[in-house]
Amino acid sequence: MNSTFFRSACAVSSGLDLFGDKWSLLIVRDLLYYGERTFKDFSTASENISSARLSERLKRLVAMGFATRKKHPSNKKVFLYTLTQKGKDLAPIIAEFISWSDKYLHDHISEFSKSWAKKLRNNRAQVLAQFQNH
Amino acid sequence: MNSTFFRSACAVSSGLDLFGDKWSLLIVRDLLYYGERTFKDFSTASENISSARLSERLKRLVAMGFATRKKHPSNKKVFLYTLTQKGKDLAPIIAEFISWSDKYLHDHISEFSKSWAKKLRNNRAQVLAQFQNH
DNA sequence: TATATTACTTTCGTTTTGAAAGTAAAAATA
DNA sequence: TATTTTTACTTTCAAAACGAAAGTAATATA
Repeated sequence: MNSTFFRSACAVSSGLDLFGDKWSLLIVRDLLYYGERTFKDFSTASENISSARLSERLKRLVAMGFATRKKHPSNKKVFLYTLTQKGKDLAPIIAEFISWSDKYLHDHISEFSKSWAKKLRNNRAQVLAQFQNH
Repeated sequence: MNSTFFRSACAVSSGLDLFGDKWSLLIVRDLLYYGERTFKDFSTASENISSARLSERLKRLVAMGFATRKKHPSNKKVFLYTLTQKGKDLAPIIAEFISWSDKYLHDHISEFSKSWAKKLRNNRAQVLAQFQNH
């Protein structure tokens, strides 16, 4: 992660350089919603990420310190991914995506998304605390 | 913008489908910081977007209703881009990018970014209101 | 009138991506 | 115990997206 990695010293562009692609924040989303996920869990999410891309993104997120990979306690072929504090701190970004989409894509998004948007509207601090406590 | 455009009904993934690329939020960023920008203004931002990509992204943002393009009052060859309400409502997302980067990329980001992060820490509501009032 | 500027478009080689198939090891099942 | 299934990947490859550079047309400036 040398300085040539970043396009500029801007906080916004640097964040985008790290996790501003179409998949990284969706992996983070699943980890915020569910706490722990396996490769297969991510694979079966409704966006249909290809296994090549998922494998690459998970490696990247772990390498960058957003997530950790550990062995499943009883099943030797399964790995459990969780967020580090650095990853959990992306929660407010995810939260604002949810709120924006609830306002502008209300006819398109799922009831599941809407229920999170509603919780955020009623008590943002509590939802963010819940994301932290996984 | 039919339903096949979106990967799923998730609020997060749908937001990413609309503006989750490396450039769209940087254009929004400049419009939030400065209110009005020309093609050249965007071109000379420190991230060095290519004119092909900039042209494409501006068209897209206007087509999707995030920004508007209007004639310069006195100079016929210049166009002024501004945010619509839909675009201004991306401000909280930008704000959270700034706050996250201030926490995790503090040694990398500019003083300009840090000053915005500080303002957000001290009075988030006021900064967001300022973004709205351009 | 000549030069420079602005807002693009076009071209093209490189990088990134998605879809599909393949693999190896462990787990579940017969 | 043998066979099948599952999990977590890797590999391949064609298509899409991208960046860099050059080109264009209209307007502004010297």
